[in-house]
Amino acid sequence: MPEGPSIIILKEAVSIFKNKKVLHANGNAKIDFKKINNKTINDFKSWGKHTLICFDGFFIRIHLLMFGTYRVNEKKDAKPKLHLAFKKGELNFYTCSVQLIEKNVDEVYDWSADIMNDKWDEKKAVKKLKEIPDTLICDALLDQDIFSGLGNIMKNEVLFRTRIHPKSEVGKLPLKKRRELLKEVVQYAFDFLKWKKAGVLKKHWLAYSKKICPRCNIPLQKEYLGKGKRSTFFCDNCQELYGS
DNA sequence: CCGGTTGTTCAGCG
DNA sequence: GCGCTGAACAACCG
Repeated sequence: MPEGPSIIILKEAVSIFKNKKVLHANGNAKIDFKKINNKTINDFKSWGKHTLICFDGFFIRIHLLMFGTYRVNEKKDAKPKLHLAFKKGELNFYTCSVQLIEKNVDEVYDWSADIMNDKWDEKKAVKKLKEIPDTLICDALLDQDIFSGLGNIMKNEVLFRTRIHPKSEVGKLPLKKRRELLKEVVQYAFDFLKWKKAGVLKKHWLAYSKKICPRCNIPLQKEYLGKGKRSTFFCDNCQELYGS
């Protein structure tokens, strides 16, 4: 379900409840639901993979993690983590992390780190990358403080498209290549969004979950790389290794 | 039916 | 107290 683009789709789907009052809130989440009852939703925002339901003086943070789902004006069989009832309609979130944070979102989030936000700042990302020259690029891309919203699918696709080997070291990328990668991160995020909306995301995958390199027709490698040992698909022939 | 996973947090250890 | 590692959690797909 959830890389940044999927959360943009979520945000758009739930926006029908913007400026609507929550008549009743409940669920399995360990939060004080009374704080939400009879409060009006000012806005829905997102920061990377975080969905933010904004009220006066506080907000709800929802993270779908790996298996989270949601329903608008529908229920699933399972009891929701968070259920919001409105005068007309309802919103349900399942198998997700739910937190109530008594701050304004602007106090908490650096919007310039979100690859899909209007405030995304490539220069700040470059600065952060310069601080971690020894990190593998496959790990750096998944760092949510640098590339908020970027997930494992996007990691694989962006590296394949820019022909950068996942085991390359951040500090060894030539400037031109680093710039190309940063552009592709944003480009691919919006391609992902467009394709996901059209229901054609998977057929655009070039490397992720693939067995054969679409460029050279030789078998792709699959290894569990990086700190999180995340599945990584790459072509030893056409993705260049920078560094050792 | 089993294996795999679009993610994160936290306990435990050195 | 730090950083690192692996476990734990979860539901659905093929």
